[in-house]
Amino acid sequence: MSNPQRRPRLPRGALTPDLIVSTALRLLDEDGAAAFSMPRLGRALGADQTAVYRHFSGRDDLLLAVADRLLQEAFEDFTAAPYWADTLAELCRRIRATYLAHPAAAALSGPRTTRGTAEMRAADTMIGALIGAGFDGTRAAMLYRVVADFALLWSGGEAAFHSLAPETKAAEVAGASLAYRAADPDSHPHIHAIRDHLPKVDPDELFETALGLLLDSIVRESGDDGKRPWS
Amino acid sequence: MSNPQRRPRLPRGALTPDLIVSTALRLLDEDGAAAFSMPRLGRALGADQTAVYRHFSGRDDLLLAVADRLLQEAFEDFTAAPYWADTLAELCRRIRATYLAHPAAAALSGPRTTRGTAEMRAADTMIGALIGAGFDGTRAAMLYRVVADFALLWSGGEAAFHSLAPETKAAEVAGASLAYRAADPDSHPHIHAIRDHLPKVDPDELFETALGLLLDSIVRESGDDGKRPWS
DNA sequence: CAGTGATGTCAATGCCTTGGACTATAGTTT
DNA sequence: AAACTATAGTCCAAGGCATTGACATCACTG
Repeated sequence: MSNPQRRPRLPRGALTPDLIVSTALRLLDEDGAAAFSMPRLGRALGADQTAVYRHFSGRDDLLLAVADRLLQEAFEDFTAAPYWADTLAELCRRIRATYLAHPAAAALSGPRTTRGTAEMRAADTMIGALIGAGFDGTRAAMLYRVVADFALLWSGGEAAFHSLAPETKAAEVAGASLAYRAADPDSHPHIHAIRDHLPKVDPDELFETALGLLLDSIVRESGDDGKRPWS
Repeated sequence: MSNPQRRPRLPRGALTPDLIVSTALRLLDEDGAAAFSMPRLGRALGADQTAVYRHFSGRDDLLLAVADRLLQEAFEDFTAAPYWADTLAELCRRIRATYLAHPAAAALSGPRTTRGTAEMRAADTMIGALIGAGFDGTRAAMLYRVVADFALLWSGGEAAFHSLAPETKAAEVAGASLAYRAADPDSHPHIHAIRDHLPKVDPDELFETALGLLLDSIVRESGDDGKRPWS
């Protein structure tokens, strides 16, 4: 009577950390951050709700592994560009592209980094670019952190925004547009003056602009006057 | 018999949105983001666990109000600096200072903004600075978003990091330092070369450096050659 | 072929968010 | 002043989540 067809036990070794991370990433991509939970993940794997705990010590541990997977994906097949500043820019763009492709996962990983092999390789490439540009150790360390943190935080923030519930996100966008348009010319003259331009700012251009401003200053400081190839 | 001294009912009007937000902020500051919950907030107010729902439609709604409070605090008593670029810089620093003073609250508000009066006033000031510097509407809108988003996302990221559990945070810092120090000179020569400088990057300097690089590019683009006062 | 350790399953705990029903009361109306 | 009403605080309950500890099964080992 009881057992209304219970699922057959999964064979030993059916669950691997790799499979679990992949499934978690798929779940996050498909259903969003809010819908993600350990029980769901277990069920999606065709396993018990608590099976994942045999491979990860907890939710946090798992999400860290997901974050690592994202960085792997971001830096896969990366090769340095001829000019050092382009290398920096490309690495930043890759981080952003990956985070925007997996917004829920990126939002949940937050400001955590893993020092996995992918990240270390990217860091080495960035630092190499900066040292090749002539910066000394102290300054290279600082500028590496500036560029890397910029890319991670900016992309992470965008991802977090995109992983809001669709209604919330829509309300946010519409609300902003409305608030600008309704700005009182007396108390907020400058917002009023550019009220039509504000909602038209494109996220891609915005990122490129910020990145460009940052890198321009760095290029200038390096003493390079143009796009001299970097060997 | 039953009722082991139940709390007397709170007088009508004892709970106001303002008091609730203040208490939430205090709770977040004292106990951290992980310990925050609606029941706890209710109890901290000396009320029922669910009392807050009479004033906010849900947890999210409440956190949005907290975010608004943070921005109010950030921009309180702000007055523009003589030079336009200093105005931009100061506003960014204020956002960061406030977020770092309330990391848990900042981390939970995430990438949400509220278009409250404080935020609108700050936006107007920033945009005014940019227009005063000679940028046209399109460019002023873009640069406003660059600077504002930079400050919010960077500060938010730092805040999120600081609101991690203390052990997690410590492990993160120690792990990074260790990973750099252990970097293999063959596969990661550049990390190895500056391994002693990397852990020494100071967060305050890091922010100031990033902000400076960004603003330098903007000042340069404006055509200003120096700190000409802005009227 | 018994032992053992790893891996999947089950049951249970305590917390959370949220919704609905209930109740006391301040302010309004008569 | 008495009745009314909407609001604000309370109670209760449903359903979900993270995590833990006990149990079962299975591959390998000596």
